[in-house]
Amino acid sequence: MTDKLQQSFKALADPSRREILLHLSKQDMTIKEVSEHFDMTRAAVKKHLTILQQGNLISIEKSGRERINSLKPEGLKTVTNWMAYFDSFWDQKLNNLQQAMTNYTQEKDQIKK
Amino acid sequence: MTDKLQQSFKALADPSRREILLHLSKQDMTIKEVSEHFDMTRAAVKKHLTILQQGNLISIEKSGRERINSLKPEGLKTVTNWMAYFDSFWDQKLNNLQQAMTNYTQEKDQIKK
DNA sequence: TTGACAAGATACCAAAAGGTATCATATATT
DNA sequence: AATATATGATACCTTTTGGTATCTTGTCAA
Repeated sequence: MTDKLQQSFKALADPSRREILLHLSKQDMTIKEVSEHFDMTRAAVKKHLTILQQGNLISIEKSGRERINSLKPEGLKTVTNWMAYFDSFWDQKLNNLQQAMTNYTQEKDQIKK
Repeated sequence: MTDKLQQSFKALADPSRREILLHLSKQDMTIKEVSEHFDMTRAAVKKHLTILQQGNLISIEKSGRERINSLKPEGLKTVTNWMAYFDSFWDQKLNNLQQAMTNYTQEKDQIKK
């Protein structure tokens, strides 16, 4: 089994799956209910739901003959954490930009003298 | 051409490509330099770099006979923005949890009376 | 208990993804 | 000018992915 991070990223890489997450953000739904929002078979939707579950983005719990799918934060948190590594990088980029602008300003001042 | 969001998510969905981003966060690199960090052909690495570029995660600029690959914020910002939609959802979840705890506390208080 | 109905399980298929090998082109270097 | 080097461009191969069709199982309801 590949690691959690990979499964979360993989789960998010498909537009149908991201759309499912949007639907589930409004209300929990059975597999059939999710399917009704898409132009594909229930079996295909179920596959997507399984992948979302493996990516820790939803939980699926049994209730009678139904399966209730509901959103779950863990997966998104995992990818957010990974992306946070780059925060300092972007900051650095912004600092460089600001530095460049400062230099430019000073240069102009010197010309004025 | 699929939309920007999809291309960014797609680009991030491969572990090699995420690793490339980590390398580029330390320094800009030519295609050959990136390749040296991986156990695959230069051609394969180039494909990954192209996909990263399409996902707005890096920029590739020509310099003589070389191509300098450097990190670029736009792509990550795009996915961050998408994920931000769910912030309120997680807040809601936390509120529900807090509400449940409050009720529980009140219940205990009533029992005490 | 006997149909409906929701979901599980497989088998199968076409397209996309990740990779290699190979040849061509552009730019340095001597 | 001739050679080495960095990259571009294709063709090709295997595995994964997204999807369907079909059959079985579990559960609700009359």
